[in-house]
Amino acid sequence: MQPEERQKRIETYLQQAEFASLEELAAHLGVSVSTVRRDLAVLEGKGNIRRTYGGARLLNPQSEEFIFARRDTRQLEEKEAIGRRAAMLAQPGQTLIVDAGSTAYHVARHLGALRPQIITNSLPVANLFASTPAVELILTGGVVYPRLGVMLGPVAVEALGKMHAEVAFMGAGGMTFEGVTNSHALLIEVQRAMLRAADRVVLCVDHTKLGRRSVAFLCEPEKIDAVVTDEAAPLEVVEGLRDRGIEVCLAPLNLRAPARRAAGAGS
Amino acid sequence: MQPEERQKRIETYLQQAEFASLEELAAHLGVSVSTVRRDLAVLEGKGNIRRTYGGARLLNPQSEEFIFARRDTRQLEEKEAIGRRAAMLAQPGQTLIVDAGSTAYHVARHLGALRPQIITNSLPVANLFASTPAVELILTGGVVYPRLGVMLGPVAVEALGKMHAEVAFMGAGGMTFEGVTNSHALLIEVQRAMLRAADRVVLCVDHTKLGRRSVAFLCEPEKIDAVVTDEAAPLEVVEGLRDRGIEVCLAPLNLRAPARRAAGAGS
DNA sequence: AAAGATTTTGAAAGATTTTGCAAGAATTTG
DNA sequence: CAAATTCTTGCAAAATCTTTCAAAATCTTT
Repeated sequence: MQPEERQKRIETYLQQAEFASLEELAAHLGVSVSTVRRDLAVLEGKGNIRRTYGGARLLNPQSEEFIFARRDTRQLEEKEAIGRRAAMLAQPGQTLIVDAGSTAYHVARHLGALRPQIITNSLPVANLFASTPAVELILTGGVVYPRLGVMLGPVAVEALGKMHAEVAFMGAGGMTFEGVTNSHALLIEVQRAMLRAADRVVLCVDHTKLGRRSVAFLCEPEKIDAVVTDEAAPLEVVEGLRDRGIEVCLAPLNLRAPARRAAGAGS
Repeated sequence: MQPEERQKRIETYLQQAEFASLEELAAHLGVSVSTVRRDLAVLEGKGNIRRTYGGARLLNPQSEEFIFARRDTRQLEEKEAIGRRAAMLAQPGQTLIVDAGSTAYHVARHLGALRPQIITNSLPVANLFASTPAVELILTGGVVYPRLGVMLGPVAVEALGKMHAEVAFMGAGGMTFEGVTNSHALLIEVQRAMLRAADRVVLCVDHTKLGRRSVAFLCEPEKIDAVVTDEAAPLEVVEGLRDRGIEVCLAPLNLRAPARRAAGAGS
């Protein structure tokens, strides 16, 4: 095998494994440890990889995407269903705000076909559309909160202050009859700006968030125009919200086999 | 079979395989290894293919996210070297602006160790640091230009107007003694905002940009504090810039030794 | 169409690079 | 501090590259 091909394969392997020992790589590639050592020296020189004692590590892990995109599989099916349902509330060609957070991300995944204009403070959502010319993508800017890829702070707030959208798809840490709450004050600031910028606010929360309260207060329930949640939502909450004039959509959960596939090892 | 047909077939084959050994190609085409070698030399000269030890590799892998990451493989080594050199002009912990574009991207790749605060309008740069808590990342926001992942427009300009940085690492489409130029008016607006926001401006351009002019005028050469380019830069340009008080850094190209060729081997 | 000139092809010899191994230096761990 | 592991360096063998040359193929000229 050729040196460059081998090096490429090492990179590919590391993108899956994050760490790898020398012997692991040598066995995977069918060459000696010395050769792997030399290849790693080259790759480190190019800056993609960091050698560690006994192995190597990926330096700019492209695969270690944002936390929720990979790791936060909690209520994944619910969020997927909610995303699909919520996207139906938007019309083709509209200007839409998409909040940061995993639930709103799943909404975004279903918006592409509408050829919308999308305003977001979420880096994962941005990456979703960055290569899609059919979607006009506008970012709020701001300080990026490391692992979540959320843009926060005054830059984001001021940018949203000058924008206007027809619908905002928002997430939250919790919702009760007393109000909508979230986990961080900086998030709240940006979300308030989103509320002001949008004609219509759609809150997307899975059923575990209903009846729960998070640390920081965002707004009264009346500020929300529609709530999209999943079928497992407690009935009294759903009816209570409807009594307050809030439209509630229950996303159907098709309870088929969970189809959780095991992580495939390298070939 | 005709030579050109053979070469075309080699390209086709490589587009499927990405890598191929000499013997693999020789067998596939039904010719000797020597002939394949010669064909690869021609194809490499045309710039579509890269010869490796034992075979050849496709130069434009289609797996990359943003366009510059694949299109600009031509001056890739230069840009890599420039990036490494330019990063030395920053001090640990400083606030740095990183422009969009491939050259500035390569600078960014070398900035992580400085634990800097990074301001950028480039989505690829943002992704580079989004998962790195050691780097404080600030995005300008703005309309995202589809394939390049650049944030543009008034949102970006206004955000930069309220920021301040110690060093700005900028790219450009061309630079002459008359001024720095770039390819698009919207880019220029944002770059002007960067110039205003930074104490010190470092222009990172490979040697093909020196002496070339692009469509839109950005600024006079005097606005630039330092130029980082590669060793292949024309001497008279380098000296002309230095005469104007601009610091010029030449990044060393550690290309493989040109393998002292006897006369007559030119292609 | 035939003879000569030019180009292309395939193969071999020498130079260069890469690979795997081993010994000594450096680092980590208990 | 000592043992174990890992890293670096130097070297010979193997593989690959470049150069060179003669035969085959193609083109040009008459």
